[in-house]
Amino acid sequence: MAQKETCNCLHLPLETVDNIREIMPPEDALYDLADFFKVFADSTRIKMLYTLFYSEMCVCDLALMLSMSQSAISHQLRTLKQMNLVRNRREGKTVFYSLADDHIKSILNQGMEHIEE
Amino acid sequence: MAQKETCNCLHLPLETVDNIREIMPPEDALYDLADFFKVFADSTRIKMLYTLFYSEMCVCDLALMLSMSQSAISHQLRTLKQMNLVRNRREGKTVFYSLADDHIKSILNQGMEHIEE
DNA sequence: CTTATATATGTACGTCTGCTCATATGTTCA
DNA sequence: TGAACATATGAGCAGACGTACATATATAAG
Repeated sequence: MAQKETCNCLHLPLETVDNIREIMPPEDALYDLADFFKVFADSTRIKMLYTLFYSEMCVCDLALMLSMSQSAISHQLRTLKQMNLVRNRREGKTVFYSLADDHIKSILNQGMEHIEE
Repeated sequence: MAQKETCNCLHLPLETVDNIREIMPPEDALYDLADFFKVFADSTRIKMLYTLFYSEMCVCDLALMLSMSQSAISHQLRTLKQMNLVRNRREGKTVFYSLADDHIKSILNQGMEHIEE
């Protein structure tokens, strides 16, 4: 698609190109990785995760906590669930959501470290 | 905006609400954090970062390496630079880009760990 | 100064995203 | 069964995003 539009400088030795192609994860993994980080790329979802650090919580409590509509929260919880970041359990009419994973906190913390520089 | 639309269940004791509000980072930080993760939320940029793990590289080499147009790569490098993920140095006509930080590798690795489950 | 090369940037456009609004589903209680 | 409540979901829209295309800037060489 682009080869002809690019320059000719090629400072890379050809073996380097091969080396990098070996290090590079497969295409599928790269897409999945991007999708994974997409979940953290929205402040509403980040707030939801921080809130769930404290304890499990039902949909309406999250909505009240973040001053957002029940529908918006529910849609976002769906996203978080599809990425396996939250679990849920039903108790009568109420559905409680909780964090599915401990990676989450450390990933957010590492992000914070980078921000605070 | 939403209070009236939400339910009345409030399983949260009010002191819990206060506790969470204390734990929650300030609004600005949450936005910055989301913006930070947005950088990782695109497979092109992830490929660029993986490539730069190997060594510094000029714009056209990155374009060739990833089979993308010089313009697209240049725009993305701008994004990466604004988020302080890459540095650059000029050498004649050529501009070399390199990773600005070691957090980056560990953040991508942690993301990968979560994916591979 | 002119030309060639490497990079940067402005504009435009199709696509994706997050929210709202309306409505459906699921559960409890009378 | 029907009303009330909690949650889920579909459609639609405004704004953000990634890329292509055209063009500007910067450096080197002649």
